[in-house]
Amino acid sequence: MMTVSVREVAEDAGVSVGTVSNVLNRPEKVSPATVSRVQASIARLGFVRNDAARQLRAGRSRTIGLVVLDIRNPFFAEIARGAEERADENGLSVLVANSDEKQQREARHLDLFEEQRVTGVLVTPVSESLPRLAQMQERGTPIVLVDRESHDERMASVAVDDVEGGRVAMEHLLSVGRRRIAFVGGPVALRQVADRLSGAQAAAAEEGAGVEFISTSALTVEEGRRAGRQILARNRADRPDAVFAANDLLALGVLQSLVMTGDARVPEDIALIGYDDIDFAAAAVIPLSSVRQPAAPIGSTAVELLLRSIDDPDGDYERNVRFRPELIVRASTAG
Amino acid sequence: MMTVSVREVAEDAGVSVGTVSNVLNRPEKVSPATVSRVQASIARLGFVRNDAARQLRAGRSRTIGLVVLDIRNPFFAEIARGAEERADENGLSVLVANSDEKQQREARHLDLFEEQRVTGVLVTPVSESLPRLAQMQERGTPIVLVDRESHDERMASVAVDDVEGGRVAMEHLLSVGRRRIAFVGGPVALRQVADRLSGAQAAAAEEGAGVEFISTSALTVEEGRRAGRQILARNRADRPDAVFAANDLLALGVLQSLVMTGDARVPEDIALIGYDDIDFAAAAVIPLSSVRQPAAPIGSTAVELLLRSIDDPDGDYERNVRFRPELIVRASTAG
DNA sequence: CTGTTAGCGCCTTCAT
DNA sequence: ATGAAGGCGCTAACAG
Repeated sequence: MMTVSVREVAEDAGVSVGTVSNVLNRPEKVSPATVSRVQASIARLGFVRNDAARQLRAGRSRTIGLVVLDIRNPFFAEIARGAEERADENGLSVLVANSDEKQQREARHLDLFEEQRVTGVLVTPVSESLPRLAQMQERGTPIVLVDRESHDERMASVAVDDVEGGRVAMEHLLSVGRRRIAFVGGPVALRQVADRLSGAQAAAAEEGAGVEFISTSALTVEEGRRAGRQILARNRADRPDAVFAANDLLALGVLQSLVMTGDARVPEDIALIGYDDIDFAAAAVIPLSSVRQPAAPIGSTAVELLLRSIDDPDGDYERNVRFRPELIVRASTAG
Repeated sequence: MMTVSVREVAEDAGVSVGTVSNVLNRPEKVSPATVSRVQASIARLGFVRNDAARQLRAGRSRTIGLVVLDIRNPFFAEIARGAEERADENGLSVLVANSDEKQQREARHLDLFEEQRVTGVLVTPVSESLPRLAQMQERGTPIVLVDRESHDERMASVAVDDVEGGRVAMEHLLSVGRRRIAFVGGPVALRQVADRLSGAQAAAAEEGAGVEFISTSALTVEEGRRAGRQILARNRADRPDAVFAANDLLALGVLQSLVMTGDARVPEDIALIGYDDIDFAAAAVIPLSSVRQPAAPIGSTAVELLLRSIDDPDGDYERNVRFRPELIVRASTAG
């Protein structure tokens, strides 16, 4: 495989490399006849611009890196969609990398994006990678935290108040008469999990109720099933009468366990609420109550903030956008 | 923001750039004392290797590009997971780009990956982009088709026989006594859709049954809901007694329409089967029958083939891997 | 073991 | 409107 460069194209077309470059980037500066001759050569030789070389000169790529916690979570897929939409309008491409909730993978991907000198990085960090991210930003790669508040005016973020969301979910469970409530989630190192839990605890405390913590190792359907089985393994009397799952994947897993065995009815024996309100929540065996986060807007807003932080680094605008969570009540907590 | 290069690091550490490069790439060739001195400088200055420059020399990046039809489809998310897993073992990163079933977006992403000189591209093409892909491959970017057969010994592919899958689904519907069967899917330009439909039609023909084609503009839950509403808008007598949806997202959408209105029972009035067997299929209101494709293995096998095609371009191994679809029967078609 | 140097392919002045 | 030349940051080959 021959690697065709601008030189070959120039030779083939009988012009100089400068002219080829102009045809590529500013065709209006070149006579039409020359343009078409060069384009013909490009096509004939199958020339493909080398982005590395281009970037090396330009300094930055036309790419936005998005690092998500779990690519299989529809919530993040939807964020990606929102981000793409907005990036596309600006001629930027979004490349998605999956940390799979693993610190090490996240680090690798961040390194990669930084080394690639991407236009910017949108990231839902696994845990306390904030210092590392702050560093990246200082070195020139703008960062926007996604689904995570920054608490630092200098780092942009798009978040939903998870403490509030946890509170809302818990208040709802209390309002339908539940008192022995379990929170299923983890790892708590994930800020989302910690915040939702603490919101829930605060709300429970106000009613004199407690919250049992059932820990999971990841926010997946599989782990939800495990938690469900764990609950079913107990005596009926020891089971919670409601479960608040840290996200919908967990909730759907729990639901599958409970319903499949038929040993506990939802919501009669155990009410269940999730978080995120992914599309599949509404379509579940027992339609799932949830706390909705506006995923697509979160993604597009993140890109928006990124672009602003580049075009107008010192502008006076809100860098920490916060959406409000919204309670969605369905059959899994009805009655 | 100062862009720190190897030169600065070299100066700071009092060594030459060659030594810095060696510390970076072959530390064993450098004395321990020098290594740690250089590393200290790297840390102090916040040096980040410029991947563009590195690639410019190396020729290729350590990245695999994955272009999926729909990032919100858990089937593709799972493929991405499988691919990552395998890539990770080889020190490669998978970057996911979403074509959203749009020809133009796909083209943009393919261009980007080619310009970036990625190690290779895994792609589920929107439609007949095969010539374009063949070209890419000839120019030196290895391609592996995903969820799509190549029919060309020179281009690798990992696919599941969709004609067979369509047949299997249809035979199942026939076997539970259905005769007025509708296929919900589209656009037919998607090979997956066309193949599943033709398999279904063939199986139906053998039983003297026909297949009504209800077309959708995309393989999404939303479009499925639309198709469901369309079915409900008819007189009961004109409705099909079974629906085969081209994928699970559509099927879940159809299911939501049917169940939410309560105007048609599943499976009594209308049996329903989907395709892919995503995790959420089993958790649906009425657990969804489906045709399973082994998503994660498809992804990891694709990476596997890619690596082989690079390490052993002329080796004698099967470049067109084909998995078998597997019928999964659940309540949505039971009885 | 360390230093020097020649490009990788492109873009962008600066001349012509 | 076109051409010539320097350099982006890095690595590998070669010298020392």
